[in-house]
Amino acid sequence: MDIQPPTTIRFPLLFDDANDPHDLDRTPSPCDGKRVVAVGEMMDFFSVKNDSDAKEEIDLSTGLEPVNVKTGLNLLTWNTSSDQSMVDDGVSSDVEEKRDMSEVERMAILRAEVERMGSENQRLRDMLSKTSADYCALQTHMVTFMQEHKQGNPEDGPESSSIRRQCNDGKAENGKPLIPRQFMELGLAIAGREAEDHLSSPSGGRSSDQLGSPVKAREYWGSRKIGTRKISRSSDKNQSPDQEWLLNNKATRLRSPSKRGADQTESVMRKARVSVRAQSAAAMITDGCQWRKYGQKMAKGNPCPRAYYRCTMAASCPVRKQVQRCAEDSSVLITTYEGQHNHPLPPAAMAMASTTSSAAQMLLSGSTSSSNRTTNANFLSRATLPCSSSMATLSASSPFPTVTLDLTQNPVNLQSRPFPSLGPNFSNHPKATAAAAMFPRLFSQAMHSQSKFSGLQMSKDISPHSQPDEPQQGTHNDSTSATAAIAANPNFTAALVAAISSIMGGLQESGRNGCQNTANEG
DNA sequence: CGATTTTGACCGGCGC
DNA sequence: GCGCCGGTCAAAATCG
Repeated sequence: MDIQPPTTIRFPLLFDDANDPHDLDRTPSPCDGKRVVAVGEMMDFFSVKNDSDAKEEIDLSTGLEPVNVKTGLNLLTWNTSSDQSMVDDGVSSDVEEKRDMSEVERMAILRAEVERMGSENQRLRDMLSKTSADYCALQTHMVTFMQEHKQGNPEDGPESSSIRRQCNDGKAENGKPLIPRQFMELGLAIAGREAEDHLSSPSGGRSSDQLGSPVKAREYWGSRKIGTRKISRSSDKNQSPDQEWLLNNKATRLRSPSKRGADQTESVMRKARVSVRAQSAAAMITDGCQWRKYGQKMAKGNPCPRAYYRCTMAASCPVRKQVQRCAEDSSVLITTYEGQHNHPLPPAAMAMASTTSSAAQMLLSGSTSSSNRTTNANFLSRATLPCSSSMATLSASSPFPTVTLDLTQNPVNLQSRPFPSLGPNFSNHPKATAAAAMFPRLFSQAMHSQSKFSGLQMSKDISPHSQPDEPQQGTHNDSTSATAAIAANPNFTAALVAAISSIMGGLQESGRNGCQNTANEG
């Protein structure tokens, strides 16, 4: 039996190098001369996957199917050579006898190893039970908290009741232990809804099909140059569809603070920001989207300029981002995203987009309930993520609710490494458990950024629409992008859960149809 | 020559 | 009302 050398899923890490046209440093600034060498490297996260896994891999879109998930233990290979010796053709020699003896010894060693793994398996299974219980407790607490503040928000109904129902049982309806996925779905679901609304609204007159291509986006932005400002500022009449989104954005900004209600959700959603702090020499993290720079300003208190970009993948896409180096440490790049994409995203962009979407929704989940901004602020101010206060925080003090992911506390380890099994520190940390339950994406980011989680298979479905010939964002790598991508991808979290479940072996037989993971819907 | 970036001007919000 | 500041625009400059 030939054992295929494991193939790997490689994550392109893209650093825009000094020649990048987006490079902020082209503008003379006090940051000049502080560039460090950009690191480019393909991260080899999942080296335990082989080709056959294409058929066996966990179907993260339809549920946790812990069938034949590779554990990295290479269990199928240890008896191969002995099998061969047992069916030997009979032509024996001293050398072969010695080899047989050594193989018997190896068998004994491996058996001992299997026994050890079995006990470890049992230990991990117990941990999973405890983790599930903790998760349910936390989620119930969260739902209760949200209900107290929402008071009849229709969004809250079925989802939360389902959560409660599942948690009350300690299991999903099909008997499986509850898998933390509701929060993953939430952001995507809302984001999708908003995208639909946008596309179906008059302001979303251009469909993504019409504007999905970069070429058309460029045409759009080119055409927008004609008189946009005058129209937007002189009169709201005779707006072209192209300009309407801009006006909507302005209207959102100009909306009276007293005007709250049904549209507050959308307003907050649009204003919610996700800020990513990362050590990077690159001028801009490559997140898979296409951006066009539309401005640059010196911000108060920071010698480095702040650059403004807007998404150009669709004409009416309201997403913008600001890129600025940290005032205290110019090696830290701060990228702030705002808005929701209203167009199909390339696989490379899905991760960051879903992160921003989820983060925005996370903010929303604490802000839609009450029309009282004070309540929202209280919620946000208390919402420091359990995983690490320095790594991911919510802020209500800034003009817009902002989630900050700080990757600078534990710099991303760029070393490619083989994938053993789950890292030793995984799952036995109460805070980590709680964090994973509450905020799967952030948790997975924490896992990665702390380099404590080093292995499990990721489904190739991480990029469900990926195309083999799609350029992997050039030759420069970007740890920030990859980290964000991993952190953001619901499949990663689901794969994490699936792998644990699979390794523990406790989920296969208890019904597979119920607790379906829909994390990568949409 | 079209696409993209640069950069000074402009606008609105906000605090005083 | 004034000035500061963040954000945006759009003509000019630059790039490929």
